[in-house]
Amino acid sequence: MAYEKILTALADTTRREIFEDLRRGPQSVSELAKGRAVSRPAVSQHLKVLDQAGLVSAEARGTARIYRLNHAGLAPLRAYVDTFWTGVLDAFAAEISTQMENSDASTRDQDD
Amino acid sequence: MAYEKILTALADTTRREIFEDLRRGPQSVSELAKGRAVSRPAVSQHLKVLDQAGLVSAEARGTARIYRLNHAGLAPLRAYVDTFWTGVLDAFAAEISTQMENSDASTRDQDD
DNA sequence: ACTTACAGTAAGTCATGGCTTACGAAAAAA
DNA sequence: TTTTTTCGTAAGCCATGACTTACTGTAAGT
Repeated sequence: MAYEKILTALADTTRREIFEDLRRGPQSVSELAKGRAVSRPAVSQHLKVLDQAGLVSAEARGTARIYRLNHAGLAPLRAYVDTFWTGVLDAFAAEISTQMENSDASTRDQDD
Repeated sequence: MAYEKILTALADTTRREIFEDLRRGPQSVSELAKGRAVSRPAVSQHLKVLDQAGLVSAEARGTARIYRLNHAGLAPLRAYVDTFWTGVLDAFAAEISTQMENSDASTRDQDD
């Protein structure tokens, strides 16, 4: 399952911050490591995980590697969440049905 | 941020399996630990994490505790993913614009 | 050719967290 | 009241993984 790698990739705070930093546009590894508390190799390792999860992609420019966000990489996670999300609608519909039944049999008190 | 706890909660495989098992309806801790490879206390600890992330809720019935899925607990994660997801639409719109400009200046060949 | 800049990998350290067994609490059953 | 069932928590163990400091490679500048 692809969403598994995405979840573990985004679970780490540092890695998620790097991922979010890429929203400001494509950046090199050094640029991403600039203001951060961790070292540049650590950023490289995080980018590797993000890449293998399909969340970012890299492009070589000279000796530098420009990383960019891959928005579509979130699709599996979104799909996974949605499989549960439909449950919200089902539960809501069931709740409505229950309330309608209760109001229908309005002679009895609720025994909740 | 609420989505952070949700991500770490769902990142673990065992915990995610328990979460998914609850789709079949509310179950007690013992029932959830039944066919699983880990011990019952381990399941309890996982349920605690899921509860603090807002993904499940518990209800006492006798000495047993019945856990149920809280679908709405996924809302923060869904919202978080959507903040990136709009980027997909933006990128798609930008791509369309680029293609329209290219077809507008149809005298030139594409240099991609 | 030599140096500089940039990045990935290797090796090792250390904290986090998932697991176990043991124990304590609370409600139902006897 | 004593026993049984069910569960949460404490304490400790151990694997995973996040981080560091090397180092290796590669492309560009001089």
